[in-house]
Amino acid sequence: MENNLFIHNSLTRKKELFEPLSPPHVGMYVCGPTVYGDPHLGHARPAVTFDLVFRYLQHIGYKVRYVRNITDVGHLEGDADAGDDKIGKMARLEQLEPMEVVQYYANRYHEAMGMMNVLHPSIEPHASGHIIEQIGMIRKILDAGFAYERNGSIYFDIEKYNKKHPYGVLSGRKVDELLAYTRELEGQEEKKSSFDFALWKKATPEHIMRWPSPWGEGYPGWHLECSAMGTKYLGEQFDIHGGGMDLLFPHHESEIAQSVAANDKMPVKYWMHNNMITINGQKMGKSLGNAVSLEEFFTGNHPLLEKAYSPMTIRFFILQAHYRGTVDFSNEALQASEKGLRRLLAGLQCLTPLTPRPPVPPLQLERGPGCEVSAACYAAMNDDFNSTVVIAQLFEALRIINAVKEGKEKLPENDMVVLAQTYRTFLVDILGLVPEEQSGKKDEIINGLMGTIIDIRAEARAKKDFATSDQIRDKLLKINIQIKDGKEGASWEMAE
RNA sequence: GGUCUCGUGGCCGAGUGGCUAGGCGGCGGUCUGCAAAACCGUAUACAGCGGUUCGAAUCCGCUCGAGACCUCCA
Repeated sequence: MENNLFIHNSLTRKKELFEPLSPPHVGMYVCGPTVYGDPHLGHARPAVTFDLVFRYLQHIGYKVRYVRNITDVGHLEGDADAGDDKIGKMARLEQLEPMEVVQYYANRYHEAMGMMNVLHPSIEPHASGHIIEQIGMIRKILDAGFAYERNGSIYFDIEKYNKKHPYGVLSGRKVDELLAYTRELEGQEEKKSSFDFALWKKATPEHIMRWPSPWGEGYPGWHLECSAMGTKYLGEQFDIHGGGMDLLFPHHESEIAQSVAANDKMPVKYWMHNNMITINGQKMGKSLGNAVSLEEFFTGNHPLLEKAYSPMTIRFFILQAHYRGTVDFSNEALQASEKGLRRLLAGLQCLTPLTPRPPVPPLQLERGPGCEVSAACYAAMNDDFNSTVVIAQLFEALRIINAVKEGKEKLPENDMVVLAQTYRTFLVDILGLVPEEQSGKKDEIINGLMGTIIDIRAEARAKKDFATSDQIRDKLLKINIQIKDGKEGASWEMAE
């Protein structure tokens, strides 16, 4: 497959030409959510980012297997190895089965992602469903001599690993430096070194989520599920591994160590990391207490929000920044996105009447504004998925579309087809931006009623009875219905 | 302390050694009975200081400032 897609590889910190291990197939693994709380804006960012990657890779002809996990085994809350696991704690608090908690929040996550038009991954494995694979991987690591057992727990031996393979290749860390500045944490007395990490933890009597293993009852370590499930579904080596930047160390670093220890191979060719969403310049995070949930965005029910923002607005807001940069949340920025998006989507409506029918096949035309926009969009996407520049190009396309519509500009037929196709393809198929559902709001009865009201108002205006026409307009506006007077009569729209 | 990132016009945000980013807001206009919406046009910028260069906001150095990771985290 020919392309010149460049991807920024966190491993080398450079943009590299994308060459899959076995084209046309691409294997992509992305770290999914830990389902112990409502999805927030931070969850939306990697989901939308890698949805874009998924869509674009498919668009340029790759067959992509996209694996995104659900983390549903007890990861520890609080420092080190002490404390409860998150899901178990939630289960106890709410008197639920742990799997009930998991199911509930997984559903919530899926609902929110669906509203933002995030495609489902090809496989969505649960960590709890892959305990056997994780135990198998621990065995391989033990056999290779890179792990040790202490009181029913298994730890990864970083010092030993580091003698044979460099630990820290992804995050640029050195083991000596890690040693020099490691916090004193409790519950680490079992480990040889403070930065050794658990592959398997023995369950304390009160721990709810537990599975039998050759080393007794316990649960898998935090980093292991991704290594085990990635290997299972994508092989010992695969193309792309994605996730948030905050996972780079120690999570992804440890994944590399585990896979190299078990399989003696670097597991991933291209590592991709999306940046954080900040709020007042600070990272938004559940544990920092400044996360705004997606539900709160959709309803506007949060002190920081001036109004509700639709799922599509949030998607657009995320895509308006490049995935490797931070995005700062603010009402002003969100409202700017909302208005811009509305214009872009309105442009979609103009397209059909402008496009010749039956469509002229886009011949080998290389000139004209449509072709230029198309080339620029592909160039932007090929440059490490630069959705920001794609959007700028779409606004340029929109300007042309409006000019053509008003008869101010005329494009060759072929070029107009290219322009229309480019606009639709990039906006809808690749960026995944679609008009919001108006279902239930704009049904037949309402349309009929509104038609009648608009007719009456038109009559009043014809008679210059502006008192009546203004009254209609203003009263409707109070219930969020906006009358839009145009050259060919009035139309209406539900305001947000 | 270590590793790393960033500092662009009122706000959000691309990009680049010489050629318009874009959006929102502002301003001006078209349309309208008036307005809103829509559409068109337009101004304001590259943290500071020094260096490299014919030329730097873009490369290098320093200063100041912000942030991320080093502990669960998207």
